[in-house]
Amino acid sequence: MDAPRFRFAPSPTGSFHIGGARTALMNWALAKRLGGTFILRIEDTDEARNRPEWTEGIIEALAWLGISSDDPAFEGPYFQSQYAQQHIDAAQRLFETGHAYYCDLTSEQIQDRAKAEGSQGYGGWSRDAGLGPGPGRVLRFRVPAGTTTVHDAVRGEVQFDNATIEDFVLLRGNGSPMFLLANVVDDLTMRVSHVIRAEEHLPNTPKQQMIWEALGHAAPTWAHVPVLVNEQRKKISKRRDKVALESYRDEGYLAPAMVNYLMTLGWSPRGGTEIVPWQVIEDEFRLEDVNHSPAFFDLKKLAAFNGEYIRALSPDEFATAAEPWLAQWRATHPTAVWDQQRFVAMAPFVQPRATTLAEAPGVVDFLFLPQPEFDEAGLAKALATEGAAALVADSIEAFGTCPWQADAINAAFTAVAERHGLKMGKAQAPVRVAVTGRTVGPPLFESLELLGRDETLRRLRALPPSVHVS
RNA sequence: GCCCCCAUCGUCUAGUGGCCUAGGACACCACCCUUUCAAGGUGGCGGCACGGGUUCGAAUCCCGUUGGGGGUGCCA
Repeated sequence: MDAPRFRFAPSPTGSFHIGGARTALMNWALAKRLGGTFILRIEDTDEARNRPEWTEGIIEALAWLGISSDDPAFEGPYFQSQYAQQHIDAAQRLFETGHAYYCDLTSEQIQDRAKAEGSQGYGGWSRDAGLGPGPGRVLRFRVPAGTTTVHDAVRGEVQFDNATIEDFVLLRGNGSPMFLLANVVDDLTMRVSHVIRAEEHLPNTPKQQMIWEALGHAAPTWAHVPVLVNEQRKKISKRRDKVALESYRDEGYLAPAMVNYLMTLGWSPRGGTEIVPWQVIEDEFRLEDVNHSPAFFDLKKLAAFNGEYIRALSPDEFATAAEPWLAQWRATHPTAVWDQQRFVAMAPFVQPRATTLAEAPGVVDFLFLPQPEFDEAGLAKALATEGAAALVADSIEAFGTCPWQADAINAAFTAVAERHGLKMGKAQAPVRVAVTGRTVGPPLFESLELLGRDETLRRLRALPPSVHVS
């Protein structure tokens, strides 16, 4: 048995579909585990050919998912358009062997005729006309009588009555090959052994299989995995849903989290947990274990996965992963003074509070800004509390002398709170707003330690005059 | 219209005739922890679409119904 050859054949559209990402991942997992090959074939159109960046985008997206073109298991990219002549040659062979015939009926004529017969679609009217090639004539496949059985690795045997399949077009009136034909011919010339794709392609599988057989080859192993759907249970589409993998990447979802989540849609690893490293997926993924029903792409669950992956990062890894968003934040906050060490020190407190990397800067911005960005409503509320001004004043005094270390600051402030007869939760509110600008955020005393005594005092002192304390 | 696929908690799934008074995860709720918010811990809510078979026994097999989805181009 030769090593299996899997093919992933996206058509470039300017963005990479998450559904495509999932099938790519499945192909990749199998290719890696079985020592086979992952073939990237770009189903390029005229438009795509003029936009090489679209193809680059696909390769980038795959690389982000961990499907690297540098990996020995990776082959391609190939471009369908380069094989046009072979598609035409194959069509010619099909014609010569009687598997296909020319038809000179126009779409309108076909419609009229079907209407007259009270039927639908093309009725094979030119089958025995004995026509040769000519301008305006299409080449149609002569669908044989009988049934076509598709052996699907996910669904088992699926039978199609050939009588329900009309003689479909192989070559257009202008001689150019149809996608269906091109696809089969490419799979054949690339010696593809497994075709794993979304379920929406199942209905045209018998057509492809018939072409394989007419060309003298046994069909590959088919596998149709369930589609991804939205809340309305409709196939997720570019029009209605957020399907671009890039948008998730840009929002700060980690690639391993995305990969892991995508793979749990329609499949699950053995053992108790579904959060598993890629290696486990590669070792355990089996087509036979894939579910048959559509899966809802649940953003909330994706977020939960992402949170887990973020928390699992070391502080340094987190800082590195978040860097693009931190850089962006710096660019939009020119007055900020960045301190990488301070950010890394803060990381353990921001990681449990961020579901995406994009949220990271917002949690710690006060550490780097010359002035915190105040949440006005929260500020007003915290300071409106009975005795807030006095508490802040006492805090300033206590913070001026206590050792500048989280525990000590905590102790000092606890004493102040007690003197005011306040619980920690209440007491810290004015200080938190004064220093961080918000009523919620990372642990206060650790934040103060990192901010520094001078800056903490400065912000506390700056507070009363700048606000109207009632 | 015709063809095809699908059907376990709200969602993603485990389950391949007895281990199922159906397990886990996300979400939700409660409690605990706690300097806020998170995170974490504990617990709770909640499901085999329906009807017939087959069988000693069915979430698991068969048939039907209903309900969803997909396909059906001289698109890719």
